[in-house]
Amino acid sequence: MNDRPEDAPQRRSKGERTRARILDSAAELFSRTGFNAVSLRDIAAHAGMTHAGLLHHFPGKEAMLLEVLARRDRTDARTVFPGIVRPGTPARASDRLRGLVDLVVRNSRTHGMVALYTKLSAEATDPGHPAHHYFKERYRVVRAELTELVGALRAEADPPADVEPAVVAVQLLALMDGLQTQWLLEPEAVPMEALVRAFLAGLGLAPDDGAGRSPVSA
Amino acid sequence: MNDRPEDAPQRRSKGERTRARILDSAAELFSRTGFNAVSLRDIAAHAGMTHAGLLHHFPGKEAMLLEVLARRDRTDARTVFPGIVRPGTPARASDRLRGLVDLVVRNSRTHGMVALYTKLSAEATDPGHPAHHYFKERYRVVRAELTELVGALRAEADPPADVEPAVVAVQLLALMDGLQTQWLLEPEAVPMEALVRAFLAGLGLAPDDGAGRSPVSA
DNA sequence: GTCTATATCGCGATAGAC
DNA sequence: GTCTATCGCGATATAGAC
Repeated sequence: MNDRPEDAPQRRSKGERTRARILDSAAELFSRTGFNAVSLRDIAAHAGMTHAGLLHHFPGKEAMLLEVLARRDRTDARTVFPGIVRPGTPARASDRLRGLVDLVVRNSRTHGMVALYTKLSAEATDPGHPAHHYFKERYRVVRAELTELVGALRAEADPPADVEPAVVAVQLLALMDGLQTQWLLEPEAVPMEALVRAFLAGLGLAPDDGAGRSPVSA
Repeated sequence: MNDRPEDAPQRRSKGERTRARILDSAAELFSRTGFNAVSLRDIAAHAGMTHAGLLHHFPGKEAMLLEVLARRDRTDARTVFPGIVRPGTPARASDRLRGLVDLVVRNSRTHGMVALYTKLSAEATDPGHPAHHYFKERYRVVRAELTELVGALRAEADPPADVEPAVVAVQLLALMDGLQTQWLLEPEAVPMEALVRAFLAGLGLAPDDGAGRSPVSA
């Protein structure tokens, strides 16, 4: 999934480095075919071990999935929703909106991460899926954060935008998810960044940077 | 998946009835956990047979999946995209838009059908998935049909709507898909019909019926 | 900390009786 | 048209050597 390992492995014990390597492999393979279709042997082979070696570091397959998800969110949420990671951190609404668009751009370059979340969020709608509660809570939090963001944007906008924050939040989140499915099937047909920008612009909420020069570094 | 069997089983040979019963069971189970996680033995037990009995009617698991999908589309596409089923059939754009909203309403009542497509479309983004080409083509066709529909609506609208049909088509399809994922996780938080109507209204493309009395019979 | 070896299970698919 | 029986495979998981 990741184009590069998640956490720098230098200053860690051997066990921690091995754990990280295993999670990298699991994330990579889950992103290809989802959770159910990946075996411990697949992950072990990708990480250069046997499946028995894996189970020395993790109690089972489910535990690995949940760690993969938690690690990814820890890394990714910082940009758009600093409130999740460091509550109380101030950030201008327009900056956060630009961060959101940057996230879309970054997603367009990391097929694996998009595939991971698309497949797992769909699988996890099943109440019996190990990640069901994780995704339910994740969507709740993201909707709340987006609602707050849209509310702040509405106040900053000139002219003031006539939008209902909670409605736009659900729609925007749904739009981004749905675009990802189509983009995975046929990337050329779905320019995600432009389509998200067009949606925001239609509401009078366009980010205040140039459409072409959005920095991906964020 | 279906709250009721797909085709009325009365006037059919025993073989055809058995086939239909098997497909009902397969659809039901695929809608719960996707394709990969369901076994032939699961389907057989649900249909009241052994897995060997299944394989008298279908050459394999893949063939069953593709038949489930094709049967569902055959039934469902008629309402919104008569062009798919009977090319050349004329239908006013506003009627087709109402048909689309009715489809959203009907989906809100059939959890299983929504779960089936949400899980399978996500799984099928994997190029190696048996339904990959099916979904790729399906999205192409639906995007084209929606583009045509939005174009026709733009012409009929009063005042004329300022929208780009191809852009709105991708966005609308993505919105509906994304809403379904959130709705499956937490139905109360996602009133799909209202959110789709709000999106259309924002573009000046609202369907011309009352918001509350949309008939589901379509 | 990672290995080999093994136990136990369920899979998709086939062959052949009835 | 459906069954039982069986094949070959790969799954998760455990035990114990090194």
